[in-house]
Amino acid sequence: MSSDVELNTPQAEAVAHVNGPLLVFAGAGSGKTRVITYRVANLIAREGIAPYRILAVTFTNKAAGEMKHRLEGLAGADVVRDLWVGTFHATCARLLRRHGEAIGLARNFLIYDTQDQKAVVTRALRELDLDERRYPPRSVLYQILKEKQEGRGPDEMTAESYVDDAVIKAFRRYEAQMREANAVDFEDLIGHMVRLLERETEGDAIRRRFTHVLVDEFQDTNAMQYRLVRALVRDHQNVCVVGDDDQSIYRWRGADVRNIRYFRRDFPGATVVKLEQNYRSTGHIVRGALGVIAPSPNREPKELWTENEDGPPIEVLACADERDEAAFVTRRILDAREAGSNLGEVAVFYRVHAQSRVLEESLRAANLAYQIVGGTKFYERAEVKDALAYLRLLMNPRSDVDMLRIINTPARGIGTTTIDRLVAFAGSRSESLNDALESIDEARDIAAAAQKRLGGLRNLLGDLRARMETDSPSDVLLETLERTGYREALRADNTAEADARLENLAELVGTIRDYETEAIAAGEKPSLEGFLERVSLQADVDSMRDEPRVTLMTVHGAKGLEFQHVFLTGMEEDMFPYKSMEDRGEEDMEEERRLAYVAITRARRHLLITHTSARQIFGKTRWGTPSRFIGNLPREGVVHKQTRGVKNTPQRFIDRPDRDLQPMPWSRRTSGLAPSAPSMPARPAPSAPPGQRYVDREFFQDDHGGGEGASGPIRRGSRVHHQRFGEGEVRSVVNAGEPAVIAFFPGWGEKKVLARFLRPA
DNA sequence: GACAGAGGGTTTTTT
DNA sequence: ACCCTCTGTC
Repeated sequence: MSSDVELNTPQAEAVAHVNGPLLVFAGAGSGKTRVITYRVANLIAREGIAPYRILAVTFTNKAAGEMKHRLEGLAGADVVRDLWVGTFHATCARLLRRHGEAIGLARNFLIYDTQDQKAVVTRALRELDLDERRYPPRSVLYQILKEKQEGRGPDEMTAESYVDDAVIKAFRRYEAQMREANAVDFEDLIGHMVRLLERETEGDAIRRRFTHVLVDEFQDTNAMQYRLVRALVRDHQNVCVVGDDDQSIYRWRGADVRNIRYFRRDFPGATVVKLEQNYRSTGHIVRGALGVIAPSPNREPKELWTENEDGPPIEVLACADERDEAAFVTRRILDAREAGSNLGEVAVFYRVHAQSRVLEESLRAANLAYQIVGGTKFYERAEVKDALAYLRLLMNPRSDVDMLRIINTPARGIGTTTIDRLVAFAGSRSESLNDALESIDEARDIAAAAQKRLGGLRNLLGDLRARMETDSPSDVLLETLERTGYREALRADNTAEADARLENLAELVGTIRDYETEAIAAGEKPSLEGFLERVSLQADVDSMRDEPRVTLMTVHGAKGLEFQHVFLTGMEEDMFPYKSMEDRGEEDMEEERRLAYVAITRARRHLLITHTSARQIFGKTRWGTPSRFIGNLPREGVVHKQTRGVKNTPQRFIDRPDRDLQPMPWSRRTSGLAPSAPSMPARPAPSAPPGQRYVDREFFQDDHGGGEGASGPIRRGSRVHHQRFGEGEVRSVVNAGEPAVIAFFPGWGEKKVLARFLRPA
């Protein structure tokens, strides 16, 4: 990064821009955060814009926190306090608490997380008597959320949406139950906000409040978020969006990269700035990344460059299997530590979590401190959810999901029969479970003993609710844990797991205390509402690390981070790009490519990419060939090697290793100018037709496995044999620049394959 | 109501 | 291979 006061020309242009739409393409490592913070500081200091009139929106709390932190250094803490910096969801929640009543949203609404949402769907499906096997709650919820992300309700389905009436019914019930519970999901936060903005009075009030709006990671916005931004800046168009279409990796959760690509169309006259100078990585890494992203179609034209030195070459390492891979990654980390590297500067990436275990075992065996990013989040743990369910129920008695969660937790003799009857009783009176509890003596279907136990719960909740008026939030939680017997039940359990749960609860109490301290410092009265809001919109608590550790994470988790040493593992076809059960389209493939680009651009200086010949995953062996993305790396600045464990290279090529590593035969003689593996096709020209890439892929896989040219005539109906797919039948003969066929292979389906990789069966 | 065993499903993650 | 969920038994 250049020194702290200097900005390069495009950076300076983005910073100095004040009014009208501004689109900033921020390449990886191009000093984006710096530009954003300088720009906000400039608006305040030079242009005299009041901080409370500036809204900066991010996607994660972490990004919002970082932005605030950086701004504090630039503009001072009192300025930052007045700025609106937050995630889409947090910002909407904040505004909806103030103005939501206009659209029928009570002030104390709860935000249901994915688990809660699933519980609502499950209940809806049961009430509709729908088979959970045919309609898995998970999948129904997914379909519902997809619709909501596009801004559609159950009565606004499009023709292309599902034909399934049952899902629509479930959707309708889901929405009704959310409304009855005074709860919203994450999509509602955005959707309600858009609806509010569409109302004259309230909408104008909010619009007038913010004169300058900034959106970070704009390529991650979904349809509704984009609509929200447009509605918000409708009158003044003072909107600055920052992002990188090459780093769009969240299509599968609704993000639409076209939002950034078409911004210019929707905001005519927008100023466009491209930040292309990379300050993070070595020349070899920047050019390696460029090689991988270049074949991506429809990119906004731009080219990352750097003045940094070339640095060491990128290494591509062929390994025998995942254990071999883990062993070499571990060895290299030990070497790096030996050479003085800080373990906090080392990261190991993989495509899917399932790859982490072997790496973890290897690191543990070598006594290397590591941390795994991902996995079960603090706020998703059962005991934390239970405790929070009590608190949420105290605050919003109508929240049935929370009532059902704690009604018999800890066990208090309220079994499924009683619960079913209570639910039916509440349903017959069209009221919430809590209301039903209030008049439980009138429930004729419920046995006297059960009524008594339910009455006990009602009284308990009443007592705790009264506490809420007088006690601090943390005291309410402690009181709840004691009075409900939750803590006692765990103490009695006396297992290591119960101990861990108790610790988590203690941690939760600590989190509330932190919140209380912060609230008081900010001049606010700590409240249960305030705390619960924070929790709902935060996925995890930041864990402070005392000791530097190696970081293990998925490539998705790595976005936005950078490391001196990056190990990118599992770069095989079907692992990365990942091959899922369902067939994936060209767009999914392009997202995989962008994901690979993201991975590479995380590295500052050292990048080691590994692939294996065989890998155990999900209980099966996958035979791997190097990822097509490896084939897209430039020849220069990349060296290919293999471990001694790799068997498929003839022995004569294996030279004396410097210890464990072999240079690949084709890169032995030369260093920098070594051609990449002969199995790797030259990078396809960006203009290559889509079909060409597909053929490349086949070429790639087969040649590596030592495929043979075909002999004899191949025509429709011919039986052919393919190295990878086995025996199949030719369905049609096509031209892909050279003879190719579409053939059906049992277990693989129809594949397009070059004829020279087939032999007659 | 606790627990064992079967069964199903497995990319990626935030809010 | 592994993990979560559901179901049936005691």
